[in-house]
Amino acid sequence: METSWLEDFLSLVDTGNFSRAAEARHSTQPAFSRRIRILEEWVGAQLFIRGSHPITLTPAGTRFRPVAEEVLIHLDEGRKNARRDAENYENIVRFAATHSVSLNFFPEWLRSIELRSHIFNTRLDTVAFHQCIQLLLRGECHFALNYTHPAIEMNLSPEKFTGKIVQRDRLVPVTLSDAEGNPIDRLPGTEDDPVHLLGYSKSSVTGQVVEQMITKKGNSVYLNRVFVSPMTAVLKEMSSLGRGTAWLPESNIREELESGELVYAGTEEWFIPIDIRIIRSRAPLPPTSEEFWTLIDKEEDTNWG
Amino acid sequence: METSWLEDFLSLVDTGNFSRAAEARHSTQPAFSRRIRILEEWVGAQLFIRGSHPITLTPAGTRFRPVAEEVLIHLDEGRKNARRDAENYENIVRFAATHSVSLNFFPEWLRSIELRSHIFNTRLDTVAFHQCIQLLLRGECHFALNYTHPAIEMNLSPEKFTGKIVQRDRLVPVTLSDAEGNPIDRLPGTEDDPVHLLGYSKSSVTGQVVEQMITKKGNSVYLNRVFVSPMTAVLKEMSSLGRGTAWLPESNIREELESGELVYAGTEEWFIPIDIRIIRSRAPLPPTSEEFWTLIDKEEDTNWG
DNA sequence: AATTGGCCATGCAAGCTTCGCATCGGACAA
DNA sequence: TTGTCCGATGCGAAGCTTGCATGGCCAATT
Repeated sequence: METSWLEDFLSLVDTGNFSRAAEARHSTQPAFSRRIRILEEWVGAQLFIRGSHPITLTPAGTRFRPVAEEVLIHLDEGRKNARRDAENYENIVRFAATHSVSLNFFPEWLRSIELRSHIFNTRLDTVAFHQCIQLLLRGECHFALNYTHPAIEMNLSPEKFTGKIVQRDRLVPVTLSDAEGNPIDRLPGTEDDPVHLLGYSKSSVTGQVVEQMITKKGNSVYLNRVFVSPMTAVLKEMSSLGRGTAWLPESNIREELESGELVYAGTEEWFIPIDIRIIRSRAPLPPTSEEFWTLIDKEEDTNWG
Repeated sequence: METSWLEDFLSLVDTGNFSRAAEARHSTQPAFSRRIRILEEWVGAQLFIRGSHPITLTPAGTRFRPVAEEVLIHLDEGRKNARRDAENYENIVRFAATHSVSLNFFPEWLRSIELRSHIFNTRLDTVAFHQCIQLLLRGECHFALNYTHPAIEMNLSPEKFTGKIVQRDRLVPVTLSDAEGNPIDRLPGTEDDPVHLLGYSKSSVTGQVVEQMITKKGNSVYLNRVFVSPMTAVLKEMSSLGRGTAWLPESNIREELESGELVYAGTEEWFIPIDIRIIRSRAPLPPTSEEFWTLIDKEEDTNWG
């Protein structure tokens, strides 16, 4: 059943005349006549009494008329609503980021961008690193924000994806200080007094780079792995409670370092340069997301991987 | 917009898989895929996220889904109702008859037919003679019941219409009797004491045949036309009140003649043979009406005109 | 009574659409 | 890496719809 037949039907009801109705529907009378006939066959009942002038509805036609009207209106409204939803959906800039980035970086970063442009409708999915990449691959987010490090392979082909560094940072080992302001742990630790490590899960980027650093140091470092979490905030809290040493983003603990609440547990040789990178597909995104991209495109490092 | 696209849409929502949905819809995957695409273009929004398995709805698709369901259901119900109405309508045997026939003949006649068959759903339009013919010509009634007379031309082509006599009758001139039981009028009347004629309108069959009878008698009949009506019942009432003489269907005044309430105002030479005839189009009627026709087809005079 | 004009149905050829088949490219699993 | 599943697309064929021309019917007019 073609909805244009319903419009034909209503047009014929209004005009009471095949020729006029055909004209109103921008068709010829024979074609119009045939479409009415086909509609009647589809309904399974004669809808018009053809003998009379003007043409009138049969009881079946009278019954069918409001149905035709309602169906057309309902369809049109449904279509409009669907379009509106799609438009709204397209206007949302969708991000995926890990917990650390979501908490420590994203809010301030977004605000700084909006300050020099305008407010965006955004959505942030906070998930594990690999899920960020999955969402990106599936097009379910427009931008992924993650800590990256040259040693970390993301398996994203450079032909299809690109990215920029939006923040340079360092993971620094910190711990609580004792009464004299000395760290309770000091890298690399000793056999008798190993460093109490508050470590990241290995699935996270930070976890991998920290692990790589430790591996690089080989046997010259003494660790006691007392706690593991994927979340920076948890490790920071544990560290603040004196439970051990954690590699935390420097930008995230500036206050605690200044106030002396936390102190470095090692010298710069133990610092790990790490960046926050925004990644996108090279395929076109919705206009709003592309606009967002141009705003960050100007100023940041565009090197890849 | 083709409603089958909505069914395609819902099928794809259910299966989450183009190939399965295509199979369920008795189509091939490429054709099905194209139809979904066309529906999306018509709606003006992407309805499915194709990357995922199983395929999922976009916000627009989620919004559109109930609309598709409701429209299909509504259309189907409307169609069923229209069919039912048409069927009911077709089951009604539609008659058109003049006032006289409607009052004096139809009820008893219908009952006698139903007694040897079953009850019919009937509709009787009581209108003037020419309107009966019009309704018949336009197919707005199945059967016309009218007084007929060889002198009356109906302008119905015998190739398209046929009929039967269902009652033989006579128009007889009757009037009130005086105290001695003699008619107060006596045809042909005299110049000094003309018959008080209660006449039919000339548009009716009875009016025409009575007029023809009077014309045939020429100057040998003396009349005073005191009243005119198209309705037998009115003329009968006027006659019973002693207002004059009316030609009434004999079958209709049997009781009054027996009781002496009315008496003949003339001898048999003034009687006019007249029949009640049922007329139908030769074109097929709805089954119920054809059944009705076969019930009266068996026994009556089939001569035409 | 013949004619004219309005109206709807129908035959026919042309153009357009849709279909099915074959195939491609991508994603995922063994 | 290979095999498999999935959806998209190119292409020729079949089917459908359209517009034109025409026919039949009816009603109003001359």
